[in-house]
Parts: sequence; C-alpha cells; structure tokens
Amino acid sequence: MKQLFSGLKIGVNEDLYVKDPESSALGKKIVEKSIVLIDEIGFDSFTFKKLGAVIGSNESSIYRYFENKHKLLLYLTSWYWAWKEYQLVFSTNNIENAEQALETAINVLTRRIKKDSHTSHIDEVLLNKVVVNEYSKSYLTKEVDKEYKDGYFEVYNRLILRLKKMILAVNGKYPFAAALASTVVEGGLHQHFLRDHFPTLTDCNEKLSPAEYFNYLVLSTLKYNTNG
Amino acid sequence: MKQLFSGLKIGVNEDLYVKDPESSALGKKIVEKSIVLIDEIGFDSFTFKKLGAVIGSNESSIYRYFENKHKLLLYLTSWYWAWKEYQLVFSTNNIENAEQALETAINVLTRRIKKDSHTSHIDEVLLNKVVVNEYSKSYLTKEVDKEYKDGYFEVYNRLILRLKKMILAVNGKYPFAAALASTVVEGGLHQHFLRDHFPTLTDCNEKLSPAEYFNYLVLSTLKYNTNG
DNA sequence: GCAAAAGTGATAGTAATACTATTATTTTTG
DNA sequence: CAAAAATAATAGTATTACTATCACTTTTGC
Repeated sequence: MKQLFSGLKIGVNEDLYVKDPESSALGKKIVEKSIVLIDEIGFDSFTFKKLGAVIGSNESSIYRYFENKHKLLLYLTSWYWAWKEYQLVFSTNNIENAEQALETAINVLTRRIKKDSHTSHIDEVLLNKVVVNEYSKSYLTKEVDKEYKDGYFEVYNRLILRLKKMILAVNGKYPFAAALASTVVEGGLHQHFLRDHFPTLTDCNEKLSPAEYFNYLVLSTLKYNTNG
Repeated sequence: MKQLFSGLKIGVNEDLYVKDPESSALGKKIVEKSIVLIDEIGFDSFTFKKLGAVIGSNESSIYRYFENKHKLLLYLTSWYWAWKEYQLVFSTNNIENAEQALETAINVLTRRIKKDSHTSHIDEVLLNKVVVNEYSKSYLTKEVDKEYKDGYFEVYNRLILRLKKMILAVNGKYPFAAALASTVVEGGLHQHFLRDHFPTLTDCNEKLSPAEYFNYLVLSTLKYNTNG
C-alpha cells in the first residue's frame, strides 16, 4: 500500500492556507515541525513565535503560509482525515463481502497508528496523537457554521458518509447509519484518549483495542435488527 | 423530583474555586452570568474582564472566586455532571428491572434539556449547551493527568462508572461496559452537536432523538451477546 | 549573467489577554 | 460603632496575536 501513496498529494481545502505549504521547503518545515511542537506543548500553548524559534524562521514568515494557528490546525487535521480516507478506500475496494469491508474500515479508522509509514515530511504517529488531543478544538468554535459552509470540514464529512454507506451495505434498514458512523470515528479518538488519561472509563488497553470494541458494537447492532 | 433538589447543594471539588461562589451574592452572579456569557460568545472569547462588565463588577473581584477561566469551566461542568448524577440516581433507584433502569439512565444522560427546572441561579438549558460545546476543552489539555489525580473529573468519572454498573446489571458478561458507558455519555453530547452543526453526520433531528439511537445501540449490543 | 520578482528575515508597533499587586471604598458583623 | 471582610479601582507586567514596513537573499526568466 505504501507505494500507492508515494508521489500522491493529499488534497485539502485551499482556503485553509494563504500559500500552499507543499510548494516550498519552508512550508513543509512549518507543517512538519508544527506537528512536533503541538504534540509537545499542546495546541493551547502553541504559538507561531515558538514555532519560528524551533525552525529557525521568523514569525512573520509563518504568517505568509497560514492566517493563524486555527487554520493551521484545520489544515493538519484535514490532511489526517484525507490520509485516512485513502487508507479506507484502498484497503476496502477489493472486498466483495460487505461485512468484511465494514470490519476493515472500522479497523482502519479506530486503530492506533504505531509505525510511521512516513511517506513525506509528516510523521503520522505524531499527527494521530495531535488529532486525538486537539481535533475537537477545530470545530468547537463560534465560527463552525460559517467554516462548515466554506468546506473546511469537507474531508471529515466525506469520510463519515463513506462509512455510513458501508454500514447501510450491511443492513439497509438500519435507521441510525450516520449517527453510528460518526460515533465510530469520534468515539475512536475518544477511546484512545481515555486509554491514555482516564483508564477506568474504558476497557481498552494493551490487550483490548478500540477496534475490537467498535467492531463488536457495530456488528451486533446491525445484526440485532435482522435477528429480531 | 423538583422538591428533592430544592435546598440541596450540588457538591463539586473544593479545589476548583478559591472562594465558594455559593457563599455570596456576587459568587452566584459570577456563576449565573458566566454561563450566559460563555453560551453567547464561546469559551475561547470569554474573559473575566468581559464577565466583569456584564455583572457590573471588577475583574479583580472575579479572581477572588476563581483562579482562571479554565477552573471556572471545570466548576460549571462539574456542577452539570453532579446535577445529572442526581437525576440519574433519583430516576432509577426504584426501578427493579435492570433493562428498564438502564433505559431510563440513557434517557436522562442523552436527552436535550428543554425546560429549565431552574432550581437555583443556574439555567440548566444554557448550561447544557455550554457542556455540549465546551466540555472537551476542559480535559483536552496538557495538565489533564495532574488534574485527574487532583480529582477535578471525579463527578464525571463516578457518573460513567454508575452507568457501567447498570450495563453490567443487564449483561454481566459484556466485556466493554466502561467503553460503552463513556461512549453513551460523550457520544450523547457529540450527537447533539452534530444535530446543530453537521446535520448530515447524524440521523438525530426533530423526530429522532439521540436517546432513541443510544437506547437501541446499547440494548442491541448487550442482547446480541446472549442470543449468540 | 543579470535584473526583476518573489520569498524570507528583522524590527517595530498595537490592542488584547491573563494575570498580580496595591490601595481605596463599601458592606457586614460582633 | 469599630474592626474585619469584601469589593472596586487603578496600575502594571509579560505574553499573545497579529499588522506593517523595510532590508536582504534567493530564484527565475530573458
């Protein structure tokens, strides 16, 4: 699968950046090191000035790529979901059996990223950690409706609707397909967070993965319908 | 049920405030109006200075009740979960049938608050909105492990463990009881958010409530186990 | 190879934030 | 009514989140 990605540019909404960070060495460095720094100090403490210091660049230069740190976060997380979408599509497109395809999709969407395939300058292991800890902050804002209209959450939306379709392929009569799809994706992030910080609130640990929990949850609720 | 609450003080961790806001008129006003203002402008734009202007009080006076706005948010959300815990306990404690009790609990935890019982100075409708939009921000921080140890998330923890127990009462062999309980509570907030802002990502709307979705989800996964 | 253009860096400046400290004034209460 | 407690007013600091300007460096197109 690795070769399928090499040379392939992950597409995110162009309004998220002032200048395409993929178009220059500095741009790539900004993206690469912002992930490292956000993981290290958290998004709340993260500033362009600190990032500038890390990459040996001026604050003002970073502003030429991203309007502000909120847009940068949207860029990073959009990149993440686009990457997940590719993984989902490529890992399920030759599976005929709907149930098996759904299981594969759930695995892709809820597994913890351990090894970095490291296709580019982006470290997917760190980016996954950033998404778990910071993604909600990108939409829990007063500007969310406007930004939704502007397509800033396009990739995330599309990904969830793909999963919804796969759920309906298993059981076309299930009435909560969108809610279940969003529960799996958002819940996947949340269970990883709980595992790391509120361990009594989840059963997921070394031996039991969120993927196992969600696979059981989804299949049982979809099959319950048909069994009566 | 209303009378059970009147005169009953909801208990939150004492380290969350410098001076108990319940102990004075100003303290109550701070709590009351902070909910209104956070709902209005969002937690990110909320400052003690703006709150001071709203209540006709000085910024420095607010600092005598809460160290900073993060602690205030923890206070407000703790109050909310404590209030939910009471609702849960009182509405289920005389139900013998485990399945029925669980259904009631899920209803209490995932329903939208519409009417304000308005026991005190706190508007529960607004507070519910604040929790939906801001609760994640209270734990998605770099200080979460320290604050967890200090008991800042005690009430929330206890509430989820109560739900876990009720899940196990229905099916003692279910292996993901804590994960399912946290999925219901956190997912409940999330589905309300989606309904308001990303409507294509949920099936919940005027006619279909998150409570119905979660009831079906939980009962089907718990029963699937026993049916095979 | 050179000039224009584009990109980057350095510096300065502003309004707002998130506080702390001090002192003055008002309110409570013993 | 005096002492104590609570609140208000003012001032001050470091940091944030930018914007603007200008200098310098690198790229590119002829």
